[in-house]
Amino acid sequence: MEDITKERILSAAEELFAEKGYDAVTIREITSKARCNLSLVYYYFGSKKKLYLEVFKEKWASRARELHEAFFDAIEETKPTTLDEVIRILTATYLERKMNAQNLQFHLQLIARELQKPTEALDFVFHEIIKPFFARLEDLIHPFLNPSARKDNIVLSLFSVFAQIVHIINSRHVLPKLLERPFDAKTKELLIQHITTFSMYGMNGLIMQNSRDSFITEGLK
Amino acid sequence: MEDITKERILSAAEELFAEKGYDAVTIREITSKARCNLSLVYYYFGSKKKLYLEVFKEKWASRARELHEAFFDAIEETKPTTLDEVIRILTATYLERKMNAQNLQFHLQLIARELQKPTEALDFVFHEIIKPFFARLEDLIHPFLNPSARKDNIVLSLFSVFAQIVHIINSRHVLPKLLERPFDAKTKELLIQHITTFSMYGMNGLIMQNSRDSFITEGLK
DNA sequence: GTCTATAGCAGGATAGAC
DNA sequence: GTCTATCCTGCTATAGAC
Repeated sequence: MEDITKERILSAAEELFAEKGYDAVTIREITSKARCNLSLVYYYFGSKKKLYLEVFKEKWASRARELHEAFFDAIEETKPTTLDEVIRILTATYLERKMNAQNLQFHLQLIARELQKPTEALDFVFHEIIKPFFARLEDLIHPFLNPSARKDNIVLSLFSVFAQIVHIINSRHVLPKLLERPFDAKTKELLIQHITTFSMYGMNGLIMQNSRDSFITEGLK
Repeated sequence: MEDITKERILSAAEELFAEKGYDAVTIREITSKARCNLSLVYYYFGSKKKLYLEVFKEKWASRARELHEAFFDAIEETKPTTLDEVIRILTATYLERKMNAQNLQFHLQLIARELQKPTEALDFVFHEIIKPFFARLEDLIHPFLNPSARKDNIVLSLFSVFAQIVHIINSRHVLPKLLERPFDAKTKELLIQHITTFSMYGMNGLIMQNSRDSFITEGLK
């Protein structure tokens, strides 16, 4: 073995940190899952904290870039003409899986935990990934909006979309009980459909409201 | 001291578990914050796990009932005639503070963590509190809706509202950076206003839509 | 009910052989 | 690069005095 081991440690760590959180995971657990010796974490990364950070720099960041690529590619390809389509593509990027479904889940779980109780990792991720992505998203969306839309409206609407996406992942154990149906593919399809429709109307309504003479009437009426 | 100590332990535990999660908190930390001896946790609760459970049974459940009371009282008082008003009251119950703002924050943080990685506590909380509350909410909302609204639409719309509420609390450290303004009272007002408006249009649109084409999977055009 | 003292052990980290 | 062996801190938990 050489550097494959390092990769195996990172993958095991990502999964365990995502599922249980930093403190609930032991290095013994990680190396056992990665089928290697405990001390290799220290050889490759120096400490548990540094391994955790590296999960974000190596795994999380690159997955995020993949997702953003996929999103902007889909935009390029479909050349949406209404806000509705943009929101649909955004939601689908995060909930339909071109990417492996489980990896996408870990990805969202990890960031959810960082938001809840930020560490150095969030600092890195926010400046390197999230902030630039939001800037691009704002630029993308702006032309679709009536000029009266304020930056606040855009950012908060995006916030609402991501809130729903993250909450689906976070509450995936309870959701089936609330909906009284299993969390299968069909249910997931329903959830995607719901977020898209709900957010589209929400965003359109919001922006129409703070402008009387809207020309974005496509979504409603 | 007598039973006041027990209460102090519960309060300290609630705050720390909410902020850091079960594994990151030590009993030493809890008892130090509660200004009492470490062994009293074992005297009163038996173990760390049992203390955690008791936080939900004693603190979380009663706070939830308070909130639900406050919500249904406000409904009684204002006698809303449109869906918009109901949603506004729901959002305001969870984000404006009649209740101490910090306690409300702990309340939401605690349940967010339980959703993420459920324990025995969620089982209790779901059956005793959440499920009955959702049932009452559905009954309340149903008359305001167009008869074509399905149970799924209602549950998912409520889900979207709570998603946004919880996400505001969870990402409160990052939100100011995204909005480029401090997380002060004025910003909080803006957030409440946003969730209310966004959700109101989202929910109305959603229900109008499926009254139009009678099944949701058909999508939009 | 509250305290002291301590058992018992898990988990992060390091030294050093191969 | 990978492994064994071990250190040591800090944790949950208990026994027992007051």
